[in-house]
Amino acid sequence: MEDLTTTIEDFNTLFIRLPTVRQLGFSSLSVLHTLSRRGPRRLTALTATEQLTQPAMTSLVSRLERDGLVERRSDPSDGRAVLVALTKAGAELVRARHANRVTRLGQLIAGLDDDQRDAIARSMPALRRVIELAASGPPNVGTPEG
Amino acid sequence: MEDLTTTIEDFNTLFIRLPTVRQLGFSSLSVLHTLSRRGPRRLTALTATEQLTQPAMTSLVSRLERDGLVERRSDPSDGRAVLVALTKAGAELVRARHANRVTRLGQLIAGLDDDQRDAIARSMPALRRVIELAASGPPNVGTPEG
DNA sequence: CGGATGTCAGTCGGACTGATATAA
DNA sequence: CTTATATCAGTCTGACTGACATCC
Repeated sequence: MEDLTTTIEDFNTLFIRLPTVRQLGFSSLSVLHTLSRRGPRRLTALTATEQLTQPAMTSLVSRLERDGLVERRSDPSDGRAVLVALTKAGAELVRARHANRVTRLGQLIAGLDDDQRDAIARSMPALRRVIELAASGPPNVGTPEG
Repeated sequence: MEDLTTTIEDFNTLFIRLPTVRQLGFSSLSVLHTLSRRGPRRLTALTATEQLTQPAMTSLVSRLERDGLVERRSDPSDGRAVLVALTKAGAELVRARHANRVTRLGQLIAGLDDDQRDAIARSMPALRRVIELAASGPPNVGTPEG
């Protein structure tokens, strides 16, 4: 576990900085990513997954709304609630960052030999299983760095 | 590459939030991690790897110094330079976060079957190779999230 | 009414730009 | 003199706590 954790730490360090565009803050990107992966969410729900306070989330969403990346919708089933949803521009931003990662990662993996590429490909199902386990486990999951 | 990138994004999202202790900011943790992995560094060198401005790095290091996590040493070979080094407390903090990840990751991986664990283990050399390739490639490497 | 949801007001840490002292 | 290294001064974004309006 020791070496494995260290290797993953280092890989993480690398991966997180792959995208070149970096005008938005960490939390904003995280919120956009969450909305992209899970669909419209209440402000309170975002507060929980992003580990931010309610007032902080209010102002973060206001900023994203001002920039045209998300929109506030009223929840028909609950007059108190606000549903936050990605706009087209917001979805496009998330997509662009993802595409950027695909390209950069592809370039790096192109430098591996066949066995190494194969080893990485074969580990993906196990990785997905780990993600599942974490999601159904402790309430610690959020979605940073869109 | 598509699915692979998505899976790694999701795993990253999970991994980054594994440690429970979270009193320091992103940049501070990143600097501590860099110092831990690469030893004492000039303020300028840190500025480059962490993608922060010089004044920002000055104040960040001052904060870490105030908290007893790093110390400033003068560089005998260059009167202008300052060498930033981890204190015992700083090294201990990095070690604690690492240990925390080892534990949490171990718990998750314990939920896999033997084949899945094996697949992850076998991908580690390839991952290390990717890290090497990135380090010797474009000047994009930093060290976030200690 | 009591609990949940979201916002407002005020404060503060931590980033940036621009200017500055000192040593190579 | 010019360049590199670090810091100082002033500003601004984005986080927090505490108070509050609104709806279930």
